[in-house]
Amino acid sequence: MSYILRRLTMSVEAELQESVNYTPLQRMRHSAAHVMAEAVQEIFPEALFSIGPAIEDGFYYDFDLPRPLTPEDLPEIEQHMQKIVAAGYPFLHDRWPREKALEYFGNKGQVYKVEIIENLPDAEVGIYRQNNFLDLCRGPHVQNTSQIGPFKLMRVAGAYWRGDEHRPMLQRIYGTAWFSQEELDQYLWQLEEAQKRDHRKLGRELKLFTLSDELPAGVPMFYPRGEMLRHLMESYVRETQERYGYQHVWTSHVGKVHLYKTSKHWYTYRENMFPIMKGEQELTEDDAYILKPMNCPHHILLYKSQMHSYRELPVRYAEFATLYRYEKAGVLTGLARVRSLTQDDAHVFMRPDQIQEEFDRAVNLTLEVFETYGLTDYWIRLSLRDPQKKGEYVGSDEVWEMAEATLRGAVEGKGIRYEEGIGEAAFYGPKVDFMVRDALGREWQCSTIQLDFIQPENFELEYIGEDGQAHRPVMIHRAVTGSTERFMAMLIEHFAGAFPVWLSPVQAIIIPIADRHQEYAQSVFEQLKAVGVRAEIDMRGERMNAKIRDAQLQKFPYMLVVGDKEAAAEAVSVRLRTNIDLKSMPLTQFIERILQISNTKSKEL
RNA sequence: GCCGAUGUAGCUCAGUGGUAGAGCAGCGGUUUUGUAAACCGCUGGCCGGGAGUUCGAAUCUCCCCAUCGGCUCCA
Repeated sequence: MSYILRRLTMSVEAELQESVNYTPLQRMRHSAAHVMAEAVQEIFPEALFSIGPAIEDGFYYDFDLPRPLTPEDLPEIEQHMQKIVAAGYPFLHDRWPREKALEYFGNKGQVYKVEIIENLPDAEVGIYRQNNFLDLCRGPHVQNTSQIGPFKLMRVAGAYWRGDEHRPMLQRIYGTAWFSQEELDQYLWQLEEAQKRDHRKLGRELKLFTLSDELPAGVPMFYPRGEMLRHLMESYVRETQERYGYQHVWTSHVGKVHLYKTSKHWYTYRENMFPIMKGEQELTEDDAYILKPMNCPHHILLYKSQMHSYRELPVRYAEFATLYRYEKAGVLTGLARVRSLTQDDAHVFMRPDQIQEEFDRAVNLTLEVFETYGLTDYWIRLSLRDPQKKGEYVGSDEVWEMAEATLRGAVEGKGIRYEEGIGEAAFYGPKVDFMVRDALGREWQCSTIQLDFIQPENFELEYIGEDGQAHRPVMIHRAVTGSTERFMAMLIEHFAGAFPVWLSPVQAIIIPIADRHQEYAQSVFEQLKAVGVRAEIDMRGERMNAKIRDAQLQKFPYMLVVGDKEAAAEAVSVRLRTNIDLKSMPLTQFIERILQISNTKSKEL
C-alpha cells in the first residue's frame, strides 16, 4: 500500500489499519512483547530497545542491557508484566514526524531505534505508548494491556542485531502468550511431548547412538542397534536407487586441494572444510589432503576418466559416503546437525534434452521413499533465480528458462504443494528442496534436487554427440533422505522410537517365563534367526512382568512370551507394543505374519 | 564462531568452602513367576579436563573441552 493511501485509510481506522497484517492472536502477542519491554525498562532503566515481533508460538523482544540476563531474571520480569497487564493501561497510538522521533530516541541514546528510523522512507513514523513505555512501532496493538492473555516467558538467548554476526549481540527474551489458559497449557504440554520424542533422549534410551567427550563435537558413534537402523535405512535407499537406474560408486574419504580449486569450492566453501593436511612430506597446497566434504568433484573425476557417448547418457552415480564438514560449533545438535554425515548422494550426467526425464525420475524416487516411511506431510520449495539479477548466475537465459520451466512443470504434475523462492536458486542452477513435517509438525529439510550448469564447465566435461563433436553435459545433484544421521533423527522423533517392523533393529523379543523355558526360547530364537527375523532373548532372572515392561520401553514391536503351554505346542504368545495381547499362536503362524509385514514394509504390527 | 545455561556413578538427579549421596541400572542371593517394575544384600565416582585462590575446593577464580537453548521471524 502506498504511503498516501495508507494515511487516508489511517485517518479513519488508525489503529487497525496500520501496515502489518497481524492476526488477532499475533497482535495480542506483539502487545505482550511491548509489556515485556516495559517490564525490562522498569528493571533496567538504561536498557536499549530494538525489535519485538510476534512469532510462531509467541513473541520476543531484543534488548541491549547493562548485564547478561539469566533464567533467574525471568520470574521477576513476569511479575512486572503481570502488574502492567492487571492495570489495563491503554495502548495509545500517535504519529510523529521522522525528525521528532529521531530527536526523541536520539536524546535517549536509543541507537537501535534511531537506526530503524533512519532506514524508514516515510515522513512520519508510528509511536505506541502504554503506561510509561513509549516505543517506535507500526502496530497494531490490542486496546489495553488487560487484553493480553495468559503468557509465560520461556528463555533468554543471544541474538545478533539484524541477524548479522558482525553486529552487536543483543539479549533476546522469548515468551509465549495465548487467549486462554487452556491454550497455554496445551502448548506447554505439546512442548513436553516433543521433549519425550527428542532423538537425543531416545537415542540413548533405545541404545542407538552416543556422543563422547573423547571425540570431537558432531561425531556420533552408533551402537549395534543404531548401526542396524542405519544399515536398514541405507539398504532400502540403495535398493530403490538401483531400481531407478542409479549405479553405486565408491570414492573414499580424502581428496586433494587442487580438485576443490577446480570445482571452486575451495574459494566459497573453505570455512566448512576441515583443515588441510600437508603431512611430513610438506606437500604443496594443491597436493595437500583434505577430508571429503562433498561427493560431486569425485563423481566428476570418475565421469571424466572415461569417454562418454551420447548413447550412454545419462550416467547416474550414487554413493553412500561419509562426508566431513566443519560446521560451526554452536549449530551442532545430536544427529540433526553433525560434522561427519553420510549422504545418500547421487550425480547425474546428462544431455540437456534429458533434464525433464531425469528430474522427474529423481522426484519419483523421493516420493516413493517418503511413502514407504509414512511421511505424508511435506511440501516443496522451488528455488528460482532472481530475473532482476541475471548477472549473479551462470548459464544462458535459454537454459535457465528451460530448466526452471521443467522443474516447475514436474512439481506441478505431482500435485504437491510448493512455494517458489525467487532469488533462492544456487548460482549454478535452480533446485527443489523437500520440506518434511514430522508427527509433531516440525519441519525438516531432507531431499534436494539441484540442476547444475557450472561444474560441467569448471571441469570441462564432455560427451561425444551424434554429430561426432564434443558437447557439454548438464548435471543433477540429488539426495533422497539427505544424510542418514539427520534422517534418522527425524525418523526417531517421527515414530517416537516405535519404528515400523521392517526398520526395527530388534523386531521380536523372546520372554521365557521361568528358567526352565530358556531352552525352548533358544529354539524359537534359532528358528526366527534362520528366516531373517531380528530377535533377542531376555534371559535375565527377572519376572515376566519386568521383562514385558522393559520390552515396552524399548518399543520392540513383538514380545514373544514362552512358557509351558508354548513349549508344549511349538507356539509363542504374541504381545504387541500397542498393548494388544494376541495370545498363543503356532510359531509358524507368527513367522508368516512377521515376514509378511516386514517384507512389505507395512506400518502394521 | 557469538550470547547464555549446564557438566557429580551406566541413566535421572541431590549436595554451594570442612570425611561424596539417592533412585533406577549392574552384580550376588532368595523367588520360578502368564502379559508394564518380586524381595534382600553388594559393588560402583581423577565431582568434564587443566591451572589458581585457600589450612582445606564438587562448591570460589581463570583457561580449555563437551552438552543444551538461541543467533531466519523486523519499527
